Amino acid sequence: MRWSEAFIPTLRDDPADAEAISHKLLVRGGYIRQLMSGVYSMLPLGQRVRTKVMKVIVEEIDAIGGQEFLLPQLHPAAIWEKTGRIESMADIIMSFEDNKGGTVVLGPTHEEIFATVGTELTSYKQLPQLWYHIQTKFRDEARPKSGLLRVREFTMKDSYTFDVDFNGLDIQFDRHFEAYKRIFDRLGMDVVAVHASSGAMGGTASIEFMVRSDVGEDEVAACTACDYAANVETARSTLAPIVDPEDDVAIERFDTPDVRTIADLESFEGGAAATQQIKTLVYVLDGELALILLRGDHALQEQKLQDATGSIEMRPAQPDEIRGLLGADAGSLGAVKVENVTIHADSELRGRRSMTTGANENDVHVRGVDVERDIAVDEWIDLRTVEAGEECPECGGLLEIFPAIEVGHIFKLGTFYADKLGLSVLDENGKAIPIVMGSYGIGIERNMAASVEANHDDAGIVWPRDIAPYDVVITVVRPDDERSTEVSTMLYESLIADGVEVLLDDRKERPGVKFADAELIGIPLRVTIGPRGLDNGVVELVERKSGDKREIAIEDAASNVMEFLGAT
RNA sequence: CGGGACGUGGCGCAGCUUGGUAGCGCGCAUCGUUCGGGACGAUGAGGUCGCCGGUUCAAAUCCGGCCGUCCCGACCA
Repeated sequence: MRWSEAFIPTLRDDPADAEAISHKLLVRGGYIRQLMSGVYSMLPLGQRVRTKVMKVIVEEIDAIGGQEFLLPQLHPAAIWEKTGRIESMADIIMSFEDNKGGTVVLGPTHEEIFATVGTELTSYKQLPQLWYHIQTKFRDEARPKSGLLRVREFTMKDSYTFDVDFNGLDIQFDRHFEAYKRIFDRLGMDVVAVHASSGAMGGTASIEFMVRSDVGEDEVAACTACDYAANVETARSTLAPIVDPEDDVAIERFDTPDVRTIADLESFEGGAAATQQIKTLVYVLDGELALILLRGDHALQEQKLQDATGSIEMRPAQPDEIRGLLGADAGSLGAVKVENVTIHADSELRGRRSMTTGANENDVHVRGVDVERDIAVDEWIDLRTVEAGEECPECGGLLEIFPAIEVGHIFKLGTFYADKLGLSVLDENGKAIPIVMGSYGIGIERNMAASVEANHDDAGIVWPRDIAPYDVVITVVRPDDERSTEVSTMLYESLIADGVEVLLDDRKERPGVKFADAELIGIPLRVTIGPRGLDNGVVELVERKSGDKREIAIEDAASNVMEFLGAT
């Protein structure tokens, strides 16, 4: 492509509405333009990168036996009703009424639809299967942000596996795990695989692939000593045991005027350290009030609560609901002797005694609480959010917590969809068995952006070879110089003949503008051709990533470019 | 959904407090001089000031409503 004929609208200034680096650079580099909140147009450069990201993914998924499909974006609402996800995903599902009055869902993902095709599977002999497609998804995110990182319309590669049993699923899951690692490596990103919550996917296990980044929306807890890593939504840690006094103390009420918080009670005369307090929260789980108990200094991890209870709708209770249930306001709540409501307690409270908590009467607390003796706990579960600096549950090392971008997510779905949509095959004995499914997603545009977040410098983007929009840019310093034009045209045509994707910067611009643009858009290799070098019979090769420059004899230019592209 | 900010040529912004019919930088066009790191000079094109309504002799500016965009939070496979 000749730059003089290309549409590459680069910008000198950062766009006013961009915050994330990838957002700024992709807009400034002429890759994307916003149409509305969370919806972007791919310009030619952007589309070239997008295509290459998809190519990398297709290669790696095909390599583990994937078969490419293309399923529709328009779905009948009825299918989504069958799995109940029209409810559980209601806040992000986009839908409309067609001319016949039927509700049409714009697909936010494709488990239901692949499963529907999968109903044609009838025999165990047909399994396993690995199906995938690359298709547009629509999700009405409450708050799109950071350019391509969080949008409402995007492309996703999603694959689905079908197996006769969980053993088969494990194999396909592991293959995806390895394929995904290869994909992210080729996209130029260091990923950490973390255990995650399966959320609304209805699955049994899932792994997220995370790239450390300040603009990431997820938080990862990772051990600095071993390879334990988990989304904070599921992360565990080991705490130093607390030894409570052995003697049996009785419960004792005491007045605590104006004490409303854990901190208040800590500093209150006759109060208690946060570690000696019980924090009592009231939640509404699928319409039912429930008490949540944690140690005073611990924070509730809502995702853990949701996962452990299997509830779909979850929210903190309103003040009037709390008063109706316990007869006091938040700040004076406790679970001692409370009945007729489910009590979920964090495991760290188990066996604790001499604890202090609210008395369910404003301005009154009780001390001397023996958790197991005095509270009718229904369920002991892990509910707390881990903190940086705590001990790794695997090796005892230190945990750190950092923000990260979720670039991929793989799920063991199990038989959820088989049960809901009737997927089964006959086994060797002629007996119907449910098909065990897995699903595996990678967001294309998010990965483009995440790659930029991971691969840039002050001058602009530094694309990894596999997804750069062009392999090499030939910068013609003086397009009005006859020799320069001659040599650059020759090299341009020779490289094209060899299958190299080359951008020839033949614009009538000053050299500084051309250099700056080449660096902004991030082409891995630049060949600079100008009278100064040609006088000495050389052209200059500049590697974008390192900035390393080499002078090469004119006649060796093409072979050196080929070598660079083949080698590094 | 709660809180905050913003909306003025293609891009980035000023003007609004103290109403008088729009300006700067970049970019763009033409010409000339330049030319290995974002040149200079000259001339020029380009704007329903987000939309609707109100106040006023007069509204980018004041008032009301709406829409849109961004940021923080909530939410989020």
